[in-house]
Amino acid sequence: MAQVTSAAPKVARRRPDSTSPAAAEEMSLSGDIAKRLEEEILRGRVRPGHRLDERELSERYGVSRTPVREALQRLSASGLAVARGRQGLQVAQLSVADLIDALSVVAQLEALAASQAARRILPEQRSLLREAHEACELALEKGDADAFYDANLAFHDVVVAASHNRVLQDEIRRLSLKTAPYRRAITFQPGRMTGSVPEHAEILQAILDNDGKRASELMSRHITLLTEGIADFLQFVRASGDRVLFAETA
Amino acid sequence: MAQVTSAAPKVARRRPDSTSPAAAEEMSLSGDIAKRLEEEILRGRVRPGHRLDERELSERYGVSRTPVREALQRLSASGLAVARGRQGLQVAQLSVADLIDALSVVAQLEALAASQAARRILPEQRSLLREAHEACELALEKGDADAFYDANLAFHDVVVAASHNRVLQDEIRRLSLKTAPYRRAITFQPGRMTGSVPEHAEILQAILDNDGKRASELMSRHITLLTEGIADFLQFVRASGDRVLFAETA
DNA sequence: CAAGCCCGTCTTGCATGCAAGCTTGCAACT
DNA sequence: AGTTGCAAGCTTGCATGCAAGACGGGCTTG
Repeated sequence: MAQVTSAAPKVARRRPDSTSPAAAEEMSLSGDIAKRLEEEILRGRVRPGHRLDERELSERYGVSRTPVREALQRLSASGLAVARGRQGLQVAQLSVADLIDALSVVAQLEALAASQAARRILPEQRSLLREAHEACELALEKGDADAFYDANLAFHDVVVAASHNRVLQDEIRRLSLKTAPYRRAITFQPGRMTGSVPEHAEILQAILDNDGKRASELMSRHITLLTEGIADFLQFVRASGDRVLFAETA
Repeated sequence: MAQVTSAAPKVARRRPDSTSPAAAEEMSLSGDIAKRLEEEILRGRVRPGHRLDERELSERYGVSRTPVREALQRLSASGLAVARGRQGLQVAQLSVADLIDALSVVAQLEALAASQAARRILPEQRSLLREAHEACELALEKGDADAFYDANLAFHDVVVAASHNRVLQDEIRRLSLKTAPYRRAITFQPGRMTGSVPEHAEILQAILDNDGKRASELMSRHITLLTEGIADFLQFVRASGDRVLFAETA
């Protein structure tokens, strides 16, 4: 009889905890949570195969299960999480074949981005691109793999932004999230950082020269080399599990 | 006071209506509804700008608002629908610039699909591809634009399927849904059907010959021509609204 | 007569309750 | 001892209730 008369909906509206830095710009809890989950995946805090528990997340973020469920639906629609029958969702786990396929798609899309960026880049973005490249160089000199990972992301982000193609931007973002955990592992491979910087330099030059065709080819090759790096990377993980990478739960 | 004692959850679980042909394979209502909505968008039954009302949909499908909401979240995550502040969602409306951008992405992705299909196609898919092409020819002869639209979709679907690249398949599906309403309009333009068939024939041949590079170039050009068709199409809609196509609600 | 304000209504967003299904651990049986 | 049945719990999936914005209409006022 309780909820009919009073229903006592807890309290006005308790913000999750407001101590977190990323808050204060979202208006819907579900969107907020979706963003946070994406961020955690991108940053490698949750790994592929990780089980996403509704109640745990709702408690962690201090909201009810409904917005959490809606956020999970969004991740699922983006392909970032996969439903496992009636038994909840888990962060998408790519097989080796899927990963290679995904990277071929990323290569193709980033090639288009580079091509369009070469034609559409704005003056201020030229500066940003140079700066991002220099940050990569700096991280390489220092041998700081974490910094390089971030600087590398920034470089690619600027290229994509300079394409001024929102649709392309969305697609690349989605795929980048899916492949981020694996790309991260590859970035940390010995030779990759050293190899990337001169490739970036060429791409940078081609874009600054407004040479779309060349930028496209270089970028495609750049990502393809990344793919080849996987072959090397696989030598490491071959021991553990054959079909699936990062099988932490299984 | 009623729901405390009985709570009367309607009935056991009433399937939406079970008369529909596509039912009987989904296990979650939200996923089911998401598929139906996608289908309606693809088929052109709901047009860009259409307001998606939770209650209306829940009544139409005979379920509560929760699964409907979850389905809408998925569409929103896919970019098929956009949230309009606190005022619900509407089917994504592409500006002219966005549409052109989206088609350039589709072109790039379908080119990759054609390339990989040329290398990976299976024997039975060769037959399917031929059949799909013949269906296009038949529809052209009959001058049946609706049939051609479907046959054309089928042809491209087979190419994508033959790429055996699930990631690519997902991405193309998503983008195809977004651009479907506009592609549909273009397909119905006078010359497009006639022009498409010989292009398909060349693509078909290149794939059957396992010539990935040529298939890729042909497919890219094929879609690009579609894009150019937009310029013509725009002559028609220029009168109504400038930035947005199909602005039915505004 | 026009413009602005206020209030009613409608719709979304979130919380919570309830039912069904998967999982798991125990126990009984072969 | 191994296997199979079963039951309890835990988790998801859906329904519903309630509160907070957003829109619209009508009224008032300059």
